[in-house]
Amino acid sequence: MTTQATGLHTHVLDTLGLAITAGEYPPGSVLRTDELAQRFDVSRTVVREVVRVLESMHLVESRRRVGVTVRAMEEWNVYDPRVIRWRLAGADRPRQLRSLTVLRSAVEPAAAGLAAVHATPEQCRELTEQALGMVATSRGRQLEAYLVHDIAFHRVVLNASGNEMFARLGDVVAEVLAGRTHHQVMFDDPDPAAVTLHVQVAEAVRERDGRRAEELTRQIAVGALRELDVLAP
Amino acid sequence: MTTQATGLHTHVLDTLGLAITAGEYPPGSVLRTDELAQRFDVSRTVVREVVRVLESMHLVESRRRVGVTVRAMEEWNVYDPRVIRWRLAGADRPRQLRSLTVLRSAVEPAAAGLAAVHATPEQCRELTEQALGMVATSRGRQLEAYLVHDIAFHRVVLNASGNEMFARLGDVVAEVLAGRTHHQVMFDDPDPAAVTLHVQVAEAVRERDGRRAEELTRQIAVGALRELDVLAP
DNA sequence: TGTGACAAAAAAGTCATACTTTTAAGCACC
DNA sequence: GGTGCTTAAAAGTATGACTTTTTTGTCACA
Repeated sequence: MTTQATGLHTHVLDTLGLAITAGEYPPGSVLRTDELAQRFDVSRTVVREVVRVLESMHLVESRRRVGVTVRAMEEWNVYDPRVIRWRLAGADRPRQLRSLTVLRSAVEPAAAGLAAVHATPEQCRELTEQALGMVATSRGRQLEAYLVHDIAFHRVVLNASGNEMFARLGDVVAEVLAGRTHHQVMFDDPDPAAVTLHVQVAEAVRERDGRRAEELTRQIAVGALRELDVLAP
Repeated sequence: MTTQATGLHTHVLDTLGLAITAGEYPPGSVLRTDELAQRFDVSRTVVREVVRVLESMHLVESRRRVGVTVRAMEEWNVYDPRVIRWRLAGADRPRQLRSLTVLRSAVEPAAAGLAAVHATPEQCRELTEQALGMVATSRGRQLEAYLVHDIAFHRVVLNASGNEMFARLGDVVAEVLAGRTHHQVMFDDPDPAAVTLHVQVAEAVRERDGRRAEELTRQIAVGALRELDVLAP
């Protein structure tokens, strides 16, 4: 099969994880390790390691004498970057995109407020640079280039907040931004208002105006949510 | 050894995870599977499965010919409930508690605002009940009983928000609340103001007043942060 | 002296197999 | 109808052999 150079383990894990998060095995379904080993043509060793990882994501539960049972969606570790990616690749991308965007709209304003307090001069510079990059690529169908700046911008804000939990959401935000760009959940060109807001956030952080940074970021989030309402059912 | 009834895997995983998050192995340290197998007196099979899980948490990275190397703290999957628990049990509990509380102060007000819109009558009832439970146990050193109601209350709010990502933070909040109660990061009796605020949040949600629920929850969060500043260096 | 190719070894990755432990489920017995 | 024993199914564990990747060291050659 398509045994990636990445190793059997990765291949089986990705395939199974994708299938489970896609709902191919309804909760309560039972998988048996021997069966999986046969299906993927790998040893039980490999399957067991995969199952252990899936178990650590709370996607499945393994019990003696019964097998590996798929858990209900409510139990999944939805903050695991891999789970997020799998779900964004699957059928309920819209729902997933929305719930992640709501999360962003709660977290990012707070992070921006803190960033205004804690950002280093270097981070302020970086922020401005990325905002300008967004301006430069915001017209003429340069969505990919724009995306790079957009991701970088939000990553810097989250990092500059000085809060570890916020910082670690950088990957999540990146997935969301990439997801909506790559799946037509976006207009042909970015909303000019949003672009302006980013520039202003950079400004506010530079000027140590936490309240303004927070409020402006909130507006960015609101815009993103509205866009999602318009473009995704 | 203290082989728990929970299985070799769990025991080794917990021990290693705890040690790594406690900083016992500085980033870049190299572990070898054979060595670990010997040290814990288990087979390589078990160690490999543990390493795979640790790897999935981004706590370590396993490479051929070099071994299992511990990753830098910035790369850890800090949203994994187990990682959170390990860190709360370890030396940098104060730092961890603070960053989690800041996260709460961003997320919970938003969740409360949404809960006012989406809560079912049953959830409203449950909310009121838990708030009353908090009142009843808020005096006379009944911290454990109080904690149960407190956790339940916040869990309901997060669930009632209707947002999956918020809902899944229930475990995190539970860990934080339990953590601060169990480690003297709290006064002898809960802050009466906080208790009142909880009752009022339940009220606001019941009356579908999103803004008020959000604002009141924000005040709870602010109080929690302030308490942390007072009690933890 | 430096450079590139080649050889060797170390460690994880994979596999096959045998054995152990837990536990659901069926059955007999009261 | 419940209570306890038996059985068998599936995961858990152990072990040893073999493969693959990757670092490192060495040696020949320019």
